[in-house]
Amino acid sequence: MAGDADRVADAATDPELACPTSAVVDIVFSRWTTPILWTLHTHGRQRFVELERLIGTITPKVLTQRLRQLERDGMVVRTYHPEVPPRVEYEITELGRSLAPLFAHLAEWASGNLDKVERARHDYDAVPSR
Amino acid sequence: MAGDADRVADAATDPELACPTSAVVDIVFSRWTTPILWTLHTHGRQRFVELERLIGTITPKVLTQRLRQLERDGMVVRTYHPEVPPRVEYEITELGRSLAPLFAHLAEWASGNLDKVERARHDYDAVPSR
DNA sequence: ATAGTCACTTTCCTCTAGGTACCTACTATA
DNA sequence: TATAGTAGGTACCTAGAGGAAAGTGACTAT
Repeated sequence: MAGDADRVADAATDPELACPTSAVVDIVFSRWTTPILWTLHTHGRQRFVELERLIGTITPKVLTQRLRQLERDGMVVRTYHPEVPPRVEYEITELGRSLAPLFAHLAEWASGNLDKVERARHDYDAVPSR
Repeated sequence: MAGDADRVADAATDPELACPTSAVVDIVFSRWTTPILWTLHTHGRQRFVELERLIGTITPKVLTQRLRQLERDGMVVRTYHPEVPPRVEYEITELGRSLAPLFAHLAEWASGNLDKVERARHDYDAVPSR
């Protein structure tokens, strides 16, 4: 393990430690996780194929990968029913639900500021020198 | 452009539209943007090399790319001083600062729930069957 | 006998983000 | 003369993420 001196040095040089939100970003905002959590949050408990259909463009391989990761992180519970054909249900956990206000905050920022970003991009692109 | 019927169909099949936070996530939480914005927010106006040093592991090429993107999105202002050697300063904008409460919210969630994620991972990994 | 369902798994392939290393112009300094 | 400092640009390369498509196993319905 690293000593205190090392951890201080890390905090000065490691971007993960320099920004206190990096760890959360990796967990919550890695690719496909927001659509999955959002779908599970709004539509409730869902089967694999239902999730696939609701999200639309995700492939089964990637959906499995993301669900496993979310399960490991405690955001999602997987329930396997050994029937034929097999039935698996995914549900968002309490921990996953605790992200809801954060998502709402995000959506709120978006509704108020997304057009400003759009305008900034338009203005930037309007300058021919770049 | 697409009619209403098409937009409804899109909302059902396109993950970007299925989840109202996807657009913001792409803008705010793409790789390296949080450390950059965080550094600019806490340390104030900075020169290129200073940013490079503060963030630590980022390469100049990627730092340039991210800064250009953030500038285009209106999160950062670039001020070029045609001196020798050249001097360029980057500063966070009002729009960029408006993300601060969001980041604080994120950090707050992290401080209360990151250990739960850690525990969930530990428990998951403790089961030998996978 | 064949097809279909579900929840994946596996193989193969592509694409791109990101890293390394070198280049630019200009001046002050040793 | 040579080197350092500044803010990048550019060419090349690699690893890994992610997509497409087919396979799997166990059973059911036709």
